[in-house]
Amino acid sequence: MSAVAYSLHRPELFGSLRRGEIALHHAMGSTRFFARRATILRAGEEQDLIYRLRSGWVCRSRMLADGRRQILGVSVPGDLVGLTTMLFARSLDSLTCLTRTAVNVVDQAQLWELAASNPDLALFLLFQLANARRRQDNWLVGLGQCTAEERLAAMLLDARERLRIRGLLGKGAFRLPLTQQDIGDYLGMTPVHVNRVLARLRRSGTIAVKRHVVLLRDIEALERTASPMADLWASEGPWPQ
Amino acid sequence: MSAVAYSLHRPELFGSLRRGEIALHHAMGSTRFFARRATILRAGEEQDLIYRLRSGWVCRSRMLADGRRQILGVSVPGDLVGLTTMLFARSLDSLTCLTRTAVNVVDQAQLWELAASNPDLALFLLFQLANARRRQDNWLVGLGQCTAEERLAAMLLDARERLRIRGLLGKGAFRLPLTQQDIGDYLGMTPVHVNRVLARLRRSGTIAVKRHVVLLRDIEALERTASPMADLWASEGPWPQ
DNA sequence: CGTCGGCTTGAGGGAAATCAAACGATGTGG
DNA sequence: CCACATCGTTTGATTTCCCTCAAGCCGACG
Repeated sequence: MSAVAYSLHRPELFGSLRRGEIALHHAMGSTRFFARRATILRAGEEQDLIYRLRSGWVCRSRMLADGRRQILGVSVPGDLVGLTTMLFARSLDSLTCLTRTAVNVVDQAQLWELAASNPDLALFLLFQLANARRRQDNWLVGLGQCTAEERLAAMLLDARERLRIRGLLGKGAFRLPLTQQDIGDYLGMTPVHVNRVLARLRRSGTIAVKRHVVLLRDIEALERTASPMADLWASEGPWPQ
Repeated sequence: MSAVAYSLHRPELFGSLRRGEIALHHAMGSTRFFARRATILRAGEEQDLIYRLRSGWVCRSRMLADGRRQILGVSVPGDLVGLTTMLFARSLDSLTCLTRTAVNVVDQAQLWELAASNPDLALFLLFQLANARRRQDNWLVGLGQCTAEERLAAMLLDARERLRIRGLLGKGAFRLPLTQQDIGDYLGMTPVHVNRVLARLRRSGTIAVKRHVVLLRDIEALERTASPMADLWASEGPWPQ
């Protein structure tokens, strides 16, 4: 798995990417805190800030006039959030905190300036966007072609893998701070149906869930179920771990 | 509508973007031709080329092991294709021609070189990626939350708008070179159901379709139907027209 | 102790899938 | 020029996955 993901990338860019990541790390400014369910950025609002998630989970979502909501992405600590505000002054999406959250902030104008003089940083930003796009492709496949069960299995494996990459995966269970409503809005199904699929997985002994803490008991079975979306949870970093 | 899309962007970048686009235009090299249904790039293959579509339509798709296929995007003349091969040596998607096609080619290494010394070009590439991402967000909303009818209406309006921006929209009808199978793979439904929804729209006098030529008779009605995905077909260019 | 947010479970309905067959164009070769 | 195969569309009958509506439950918290 890791080997496949590895060979996806252009090894000649590794060094540059790593330097770019470090440069960004140094550019990050003051820290801000948000409560659970707080909105970092409302859809349609102007915004000049780019965030880096230090702790907590955030989701990017879009609300329809009739109340339907689609969660477009979920971010875990270490992720860059709101990068597109460098190019679009207004966002069409909202950023909402799924948990209490701490973020580092940097102004987009300042980031432009840095990136202009630091090709490594520019490359890193480009890479972030390309990576986000690849992730979205995978979700498009899921939403367009996969059953509720396949999507749910894929989401669980994806969450696990992303936490693992960030070194946030304890041994065994991990915390997944999404309500079943959130999961539904993420995977394009009703919360009721999320519950039923979860119940099925629980009864079959594949997973155990309790108070937002998830234990994947039978990862093989999950991978078999989610196999149509296998690209999703393949390692996403440019470098092997 | 145009006003909304306009205010989305950062006006201070317009000049730079336009210069970047021109630079890219000049960088494009030789022309290649492909037949209908030809594969420009197979999933998993290594690739060092970036394409600019001169004429014809191309789609980017992903095939699942069991035969299901999701079309991730459709490109019309003028669009840049395969940009992510700059960052990922291998593509997970295939590029297939929906019609006879002519493309301009440029090597990714060469493009890197140019972009390194030309910030306008680099910005333009970044912008392309960000824009693609925004488009995908819209489709995610569609696939996750919208009914077959809403998605189909949105697709028709989107196709029209994109052709219009490129100056390829005659008055009245336009050619949409997707089979109902393709449309189904794009919108996440079966070709049979595509046919039924099309038939419904035809009977209600909203559209007329014949041999891949589409006439939108009642655009207002379509816009009402597709309103949950309204952001999609809003003008996507960085500059007003 | 009551209330509130989130989870669970049941009954019934509806949108879209599946299966199946016929039809219409287009092209091809005898 | 007609048989014939191919590709795409159209339509019908049936099934299934998921949604809707509704009610009860559980734990947290003031």
